[in-house]
Amino acid sequence: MPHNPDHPPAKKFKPGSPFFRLDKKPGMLLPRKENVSVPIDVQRKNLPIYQAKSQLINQLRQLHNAVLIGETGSGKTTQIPQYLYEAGIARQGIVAVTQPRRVAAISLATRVAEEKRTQLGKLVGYTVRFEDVTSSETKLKFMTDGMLLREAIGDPLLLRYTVVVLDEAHERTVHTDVLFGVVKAAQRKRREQNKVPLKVVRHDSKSTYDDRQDCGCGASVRPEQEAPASHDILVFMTGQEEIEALARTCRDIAKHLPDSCGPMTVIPLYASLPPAQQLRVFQPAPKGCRKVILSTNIAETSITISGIKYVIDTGMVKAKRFNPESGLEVLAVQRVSKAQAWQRAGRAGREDSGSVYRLYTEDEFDNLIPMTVPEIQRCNLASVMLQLLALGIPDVMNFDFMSKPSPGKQQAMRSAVEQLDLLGAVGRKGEQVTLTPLGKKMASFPLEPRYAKTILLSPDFQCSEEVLTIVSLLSVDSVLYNPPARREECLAARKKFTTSEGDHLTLLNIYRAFKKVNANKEWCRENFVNSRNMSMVGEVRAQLREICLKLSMKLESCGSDTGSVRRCLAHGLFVNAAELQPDGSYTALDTHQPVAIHPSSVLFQAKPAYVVFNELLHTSKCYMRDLCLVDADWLVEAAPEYFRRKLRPTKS
DNA sequence: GAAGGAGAA
Repeated sequence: MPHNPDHPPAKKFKPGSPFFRLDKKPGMLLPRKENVSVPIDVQRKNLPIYQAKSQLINQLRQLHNAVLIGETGSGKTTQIPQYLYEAGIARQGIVAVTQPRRVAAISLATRVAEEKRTQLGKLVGYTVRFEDVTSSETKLKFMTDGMLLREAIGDPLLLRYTVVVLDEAHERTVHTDVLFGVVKAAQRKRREQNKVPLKVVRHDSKSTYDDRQDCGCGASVRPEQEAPASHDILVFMTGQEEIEALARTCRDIAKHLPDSCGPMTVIPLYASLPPAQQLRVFQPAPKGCRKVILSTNIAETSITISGIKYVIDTGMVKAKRFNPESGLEVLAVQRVSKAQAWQRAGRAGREDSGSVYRLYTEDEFDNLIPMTVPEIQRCNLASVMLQLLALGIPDVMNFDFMSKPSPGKQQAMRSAVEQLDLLGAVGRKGEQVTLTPLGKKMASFPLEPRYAKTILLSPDFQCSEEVLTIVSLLSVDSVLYNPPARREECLAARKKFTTSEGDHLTLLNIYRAFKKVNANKEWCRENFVNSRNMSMVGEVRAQLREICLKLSMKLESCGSDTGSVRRCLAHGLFVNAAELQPDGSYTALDTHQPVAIHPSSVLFQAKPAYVVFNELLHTSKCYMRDLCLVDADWLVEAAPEYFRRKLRPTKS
């Protein structure tokens, strides 16, 4: 049992911390009052971090590395870069502040520029993909961690920067994890070469809820009946299907609520929802009406909704896992970590008091793993390894990753190198792994290695323009909407574009049609096409095309000769090939494991003899997603040695 | 025989 709530430990809330306990009722939180009418420099001085300013500056002057622990709202992300600048610590270069998300980088830069009373892009700027709002004057630069990683390929010593601040490091995204090693290596090399030193500041966030495990374990209360109607509820669930099902149930219930309850509106929230529907979560419910938001983990960090009084946490999350032996990524429902449970709890009562109801017992809570497994231990490392090699890291197998290399990770790294080897991106000199000229070209694309390879192969098949389009379509979020309520309509609309050649060419047809109507929004709505993601395809395509031109590739269109596109895909994706079996099932040629066609594929009801696919997804079955019909001969010509071992003798 | 957690370059 946690401490006796009647005698809370004395240490808990420092003055100025964003929350202090309102009373002894479990889970009650009260925030600092924000006053928008207060002038900006007074607001800055009111931040908790301000009291420590001179001490922080002194420390930062002396230290090469610093870890800063502060609570949400302490002002560390906006103030530290300014302190560094004001103290002249960053005089010889730029202060980079990295963020895992684009919106965060942009909004922080906007805020700091406001505080500095300068135009965004002058002293304070930001860089995210497709958007560079900086100039030669920029000294404080907010950027996505992925962007700094890209920059590091051209400048491994990060010589433009004197300080790198890695914010939200506790989220442990792949990019931040890799950046840690890269920045440390740059720091060391700069010291060795007597260059201007590089400071590294890592921001971490401190949970204010450490000692509150007594709050709300086991949901016995029905907030929807007992609380005032203005109190909104946020429910954390695992996925779209589950959310839509519960939304229907809730709406039914809402029709038959007793008068004492008042009406409620149910709003689903997940990433693949059209933007207009996502925005609904921010609209206040009509007066006297309760807002109930059913959300995936998107509301844990990416979307912050104000006015949430209650959080209901199912304790489950859908997340990727990686099996290094099969090289298979598995999307599976699993328990959240304690850190995640607290993060969810913290989404309630951001402006006022709030509570969390956990749909699991205190015992179950105690048995949760303390921290979420870092993403880098849950994904395919092929792309990461290629990047490290391109950065000129001498010994990639022993790269200084944030987490200690576990046996599992060693295996994951080996299988990643094997994949790169099959793609011709790496060679080996004894124990050392080296990048081939092809691998170097592949690394210059912001893409999964196999897609980069496919693009690089495309000139051989005179279909680069088509392959550029297809790869761009595959590297953004889905351009297709599939609203469950309008399934029939949706299928009918899509029929116009489907081809028995598979999903890649179906997508190409949709893109061509989209271009033909000049990106008409009405056309998008009628055809269940996500116009925002479709526009993104255009931007990605332009970026990839630019890289091709820099590599002096000859870019041609094959027009209606779609066979050459499929042949090119067969050559690029030959590792992901599957063969129809006499019993009508499919077997992956690489691992010989049984696989099935995903129901979202246009080939779902077809029985092609050979296909290549983009990815395997293990949910209820091991599904192939995004399939392309290919000839067995093409696979053999793509990798004769490889397929001599893999193909069934009777077929070839 | 029937389904896609969230990010990012």
